[in-house]
Amino acid sequence: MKSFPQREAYRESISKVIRRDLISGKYKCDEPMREQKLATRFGTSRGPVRDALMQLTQEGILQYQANKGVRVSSLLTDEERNVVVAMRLELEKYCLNKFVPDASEDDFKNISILLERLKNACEVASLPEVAENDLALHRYWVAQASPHLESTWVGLSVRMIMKYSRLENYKQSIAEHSRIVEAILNRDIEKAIYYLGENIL
Amino acid sequence: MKSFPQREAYRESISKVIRRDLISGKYKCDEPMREQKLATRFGTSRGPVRDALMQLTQEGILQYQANKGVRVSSLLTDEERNVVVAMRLELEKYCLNKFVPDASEDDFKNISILLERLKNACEVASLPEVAENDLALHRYWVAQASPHLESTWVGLSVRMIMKYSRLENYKQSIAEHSRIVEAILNRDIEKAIYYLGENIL
DNA sequence: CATCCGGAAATTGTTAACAATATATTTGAC
DNA sequence: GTCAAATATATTGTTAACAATTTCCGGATG
Repeated sequence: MKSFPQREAYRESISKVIRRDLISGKYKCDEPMREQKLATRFGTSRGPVRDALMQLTQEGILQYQANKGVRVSSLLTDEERNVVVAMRLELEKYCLNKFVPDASEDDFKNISILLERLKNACEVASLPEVAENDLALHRYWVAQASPHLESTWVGLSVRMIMKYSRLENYKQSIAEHSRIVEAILNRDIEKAIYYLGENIL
Repeated sequence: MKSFPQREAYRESISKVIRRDLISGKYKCDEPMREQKLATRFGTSRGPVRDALMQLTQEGILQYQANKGVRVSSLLTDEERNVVVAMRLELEKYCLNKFVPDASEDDFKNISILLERLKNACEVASLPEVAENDLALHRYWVAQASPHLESTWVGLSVRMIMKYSRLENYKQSIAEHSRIVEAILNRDIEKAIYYLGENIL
């Protein structure tokens, strides 16, 4: 009786790994992603790989051309990034507003765990892990507040991070997120949103 | 020497038809979409259909469950819709700001054509056609100003329309879009954005 | 030397068959 | 008759083979 990822796995787990590689700059811009190569790497056929690539394309970090496959998408311009930041902030503010009042003790516990993981990643100073845990924390309240908008949020936040990542200032990242989480635990929406605004930019 | 849709077609054209069906309410909420049924309908195998369904899932109008396929996603709540409206407006404002000053004569011609098509659809009072042409018009300046953000925009606007469509007021739709286009043709950014704000809500 | 043309190799697109899972139906015990 | 287990059907997940397209490379030609 396997419990959670009932068997979904493939599509999602492959795209997770590739996304991570992209964030950590493993692929150059415009570099083509070969299906067969990835398939052998993940020990599957091309089918699930295609699924994953398509998903990442829809998120905007890969770019698709008919009969030519997908390449690493060019980065957002500064202006585009500002727009994305504004959209993500709009979305996440709504989620915090909705999440904080209704959050259960379990939610608090989970958030604390996620924050702890982020701190650890920062200590180790591993950029991809920091990115992953940073997003995982934010994602928690987004998913709780609005499953409808979760995939929209993923697209925005991943592209934000790809552009230039403030994440490299690990100390600051810890401080910022600690403040946000603390405000949430106190059910202080105002403060939580204020600190969120300082974090997302 | 086939010119444009080099052969891409399948994935994109299938999703276009299904999207249209969804907008026009052909499927009930939560109704499952069967791959084989769609495949025979479109005269292909399940592969391309799966691609299309996945794309629509990423856009948020379909919902995926492992080993159970996709169903029509439940509608946004009023609050969620407001957030989506704000995000789309943010995005489209940026695009107009960028598009209007640089627009060429060809752009003006294309926009005029798209507006004309929208008017015709409104005359005929065919909701799915109005929706399609409405989106096509807006999409034009989004695509011109920021190809990077086009897919993000599609996701937002389609879900906006699915919720409740003001489109049914055909007269008003014509008036609103005529004002926007006129402002664009005069390169009057301020006005264009102002009227855009009256249209997207 | 540049360039254009073909063929070979690599890559993506599509399909049908098979495997795994979920759903519906029947069967049997009580 | 009801419920639960067993079976059958339907549906999704994966794979490998094949088709179509692009890319690469060498050679003929000017």
